[in-house]
Amino acid sequence: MEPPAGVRLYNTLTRAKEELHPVSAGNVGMYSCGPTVYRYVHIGNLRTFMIPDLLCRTLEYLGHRTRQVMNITDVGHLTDDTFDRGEDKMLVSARLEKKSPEEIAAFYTQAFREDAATLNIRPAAEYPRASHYIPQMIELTTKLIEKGHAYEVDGTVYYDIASFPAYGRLSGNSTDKLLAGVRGEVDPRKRHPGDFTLWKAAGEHRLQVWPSPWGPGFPGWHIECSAMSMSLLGDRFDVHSGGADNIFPHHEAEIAQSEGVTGHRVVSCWMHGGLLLLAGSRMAKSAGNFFRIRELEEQGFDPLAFRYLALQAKYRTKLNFSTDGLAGADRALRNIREHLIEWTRAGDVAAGEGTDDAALEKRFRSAIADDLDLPEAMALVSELTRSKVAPGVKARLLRSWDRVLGLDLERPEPRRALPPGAAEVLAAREKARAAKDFARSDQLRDELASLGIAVIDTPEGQRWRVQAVRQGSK
RNA sequence: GGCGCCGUAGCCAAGUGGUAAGGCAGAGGUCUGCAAAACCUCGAUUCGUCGGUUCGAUUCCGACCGGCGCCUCCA
Repeated sequence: MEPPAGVRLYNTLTRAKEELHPVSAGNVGMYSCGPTVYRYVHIGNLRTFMIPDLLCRTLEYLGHRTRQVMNITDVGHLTDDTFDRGEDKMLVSARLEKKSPEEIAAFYTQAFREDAATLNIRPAAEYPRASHYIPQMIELTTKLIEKGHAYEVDGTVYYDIASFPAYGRLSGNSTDKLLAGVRGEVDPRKRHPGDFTLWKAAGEHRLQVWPSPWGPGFPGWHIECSAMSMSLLGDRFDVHSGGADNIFPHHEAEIAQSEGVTGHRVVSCWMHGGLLLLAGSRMAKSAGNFFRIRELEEQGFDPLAFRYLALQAKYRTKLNFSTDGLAGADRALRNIREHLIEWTRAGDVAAGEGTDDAALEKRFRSAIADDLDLPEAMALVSELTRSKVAPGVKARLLRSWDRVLGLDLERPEPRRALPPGAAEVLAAREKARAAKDFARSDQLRDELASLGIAVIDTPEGQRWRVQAVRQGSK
């Protein structure tokens, strides 16, 4: 094996692409902000979760080993949220019946893992849960107080951002201008309006409360990631990823916490994914303008079409989602699948013509190594398709690339059941065609179309496929 | 108000100081009994607007217009 190839990644902290130099050579440790498991994840969340997946796949393809940790936030959000549309009725009632936060978290964690798997996002090596790291969070908070980065008032501990000069570097904010005008009421106990909570004294209606040196309470919103990332990956690790909305305040706070305790740089590279937009606005749980991957599946889309769609855009830019766009990706994906089947069937791996494949492979590798340039990689897939490379070689190359793309191109197409009566119509049409009764044959084809069955005539006879039932147009 | 991102063909979306990837849609053709699928060919003299730098800018700088995001839980 050749040594691992260099990978360049865009670092939000420096706003530049940097060569990745793992703390432990050839072995990349990465931490990713995962879901808050009190609701379902939507496709915007999933797009962000694709980043560590694609990074792991890329690194492994290029000869590195990886260790991916993704946190599950199961603390702090279960007070009195309003219900989502489309939420499982059982869950609504479960909550109304005061089911435990643990039960809620377990349910949505499972749903998240299933949704991720549907998009062929490989599981992380570990999924630490915030609720299991309370002692570590208390420990970090204690150290921050000792080091003069935090102070306690009435059982609540605040981070003193004035004590950490680099605060604001990640997001470009400066502490003096921060929050100048927008905030409503400022907690009068804070020394600076931008100080954030490390530990919060428990209020009246809290479901989750833990004892602490400062009295009963629960951890602040940012400390969990400092605790879990350093507990599992050490106080120096390579990559931390999340959505662009996490840059401030979440990751800014995390840097202040982790570096405040250790006194040195903890994360080498901060990667942030662009948000998914729906009709020009951010897809968000709170706004209610989101799709679950299950919903798209129910509308008849191949869930991996969303993956295809996401791969066509740079992970860092916002992406305008529409079901029309998804339909295009769905079609393109199906097309590639059929190509692969044909090439495999053709099967000749004859060397002669396939001289371009080495060059294509090289370009593919350099594309993915360049800050995960999947749009370029996808363009190469098209170039490969149109190239003169021998079919067998095309098939081999595409299968190899799919280890990175994760489109599961060899997945057998799910056979949809024929609607009632359709089999008889198909049989009748076959007879009509045998008798060269084309008028009858065409009429039956129309009839099948109205049942949602597309019929294609081939030299080997008619082939049929149950069409996806799409909502809306067509 | 502060900070950050963006404005490229009908839609989605790459990209570069030297003259615009890719996908979907669309048009023509091959194939087909007819279709469909597939395959082949075609599309921005132009990259929000106006200036500036430059031999040359879509790419650099400035202004302006427009959109989005963060500053409150949020991928």
